[in-house]
Amino acid sequence: MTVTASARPQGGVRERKRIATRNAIQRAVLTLALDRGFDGVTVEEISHEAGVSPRTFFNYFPTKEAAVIGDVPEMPDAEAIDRFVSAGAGQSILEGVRDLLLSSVDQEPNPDGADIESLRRTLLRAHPYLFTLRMASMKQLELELVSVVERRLVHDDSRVAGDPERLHSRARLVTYVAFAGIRHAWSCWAETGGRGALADRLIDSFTELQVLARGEY
Amino acid sequence: MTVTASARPQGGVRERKRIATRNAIQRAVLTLALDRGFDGVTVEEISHEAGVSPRTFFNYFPTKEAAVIGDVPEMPDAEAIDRFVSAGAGQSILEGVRDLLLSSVDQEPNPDGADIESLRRTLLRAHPYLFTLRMASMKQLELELVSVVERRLVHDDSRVAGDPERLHSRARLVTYVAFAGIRHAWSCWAETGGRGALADRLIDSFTELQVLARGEY
DNA sequence: ACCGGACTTTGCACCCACTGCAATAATGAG
DNA sequence: CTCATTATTGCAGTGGGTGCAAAGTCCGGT
Repeated sequence: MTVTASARPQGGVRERKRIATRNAIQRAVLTLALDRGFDGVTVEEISHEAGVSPRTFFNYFPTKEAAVIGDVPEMPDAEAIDRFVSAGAGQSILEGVRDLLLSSVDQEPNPDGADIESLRRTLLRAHPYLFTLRMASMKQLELELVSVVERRLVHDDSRVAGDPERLHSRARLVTYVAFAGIRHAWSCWAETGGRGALADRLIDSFTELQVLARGEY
Repeated sequence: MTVTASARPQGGVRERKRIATRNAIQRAVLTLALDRGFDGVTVEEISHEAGVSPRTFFNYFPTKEAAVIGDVPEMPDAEAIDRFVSAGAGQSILEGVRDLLLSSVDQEPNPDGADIESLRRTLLRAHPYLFTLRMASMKQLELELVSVVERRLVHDDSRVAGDPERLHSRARLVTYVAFAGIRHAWSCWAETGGRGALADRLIDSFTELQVLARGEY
């Protein structure tokens, strides 16, 4: 392997190499896709550019798409979830979801990965299809969020538990609207070239959501 | 070809055969995917089941996915769009979008296709991934809707045209929320086994959206 | 410094999705 | 019935993706 890992990441050689390779592959696929288009690039070219064999590419990413999509936010820890569930009806539920998602978005430090984030932002902005793919790959998070929102709704007003179908329906609607907020935040963030943090955009989008909800436009 | 077309559809033999084949392929892919899973079925099997060659399969659908996803709603005609754009600020914008989308959803008659619709509903309900794929394939409609919503916002209050970036941001948010409504409507519709029309679910979901917006839960 | 077990990389053979092309068959208009 | 149009198919080829086993790398213990 010809990967010059700046030795920042802690851990053994293995760990460091693994991260470096992962970054190299993402850098390669994003760079190549940016000037030839996603379909104009083969895994063979990507692997070559990243300095690994095609077979190794698939040890790191299950599909070519996965490499451009990158890591997707995960559900925050149980503590943050409990805080959300038991915040009480005083807090608007969308506000609660927003704060919950903020902890999801903040993770993923990845030193040496700033350029990757930027490349990805540019690419996904230019190709709506890839952007929707990324959103689609958050389906897991979405499903988990639905059940957390259900818990919250029951906590706020235990009567709703009496009608599970309606409860589920509401939880899903809240979740879908929240995801509309995420999509919006990401779009804005990409459009302004990554000015400020994604977290700030998320706050803006949810605020705007409240404005829309109040029917002010 | 061994397709027994009940001769309902008008038009020449060609047209009828084409529709029959298209239906046969969809029926085949949906049926097979329902008991072996989407990945457990090959195009060869699907084509055989539908009574066509594998090559012909790809004359009807660009990908295996496209066959399960089926036709996706399109933007309604210019007349309906104009009605939406110039409805005036008296009508809430989400209500307007809802009505606009109702005309999109109502099309697609496809006689002989009732069973296909039902199979598809069952399959997509069981496989969230396929459902998100279907939503993702509506990206085109979504993009068009954004620009229509922009026109509406300008029509309602021409001052917003002075800040194009903000205008675009708002239009996108409205559109994303509307799509949250569509997703919700579709989920509910699939979950109740297709009871009632999808259009009715859409109305329900948008009503619920207003309730959520008013912060009533 | 060396050894042996654990993990990684790679090549190879293979399956399947998908495409362009050219031959053949079905349709429809006059 | 004829011929232009359009649909179907086979074939050969590209590229994504996987299982397996061989070879290479890392790391902890001695």
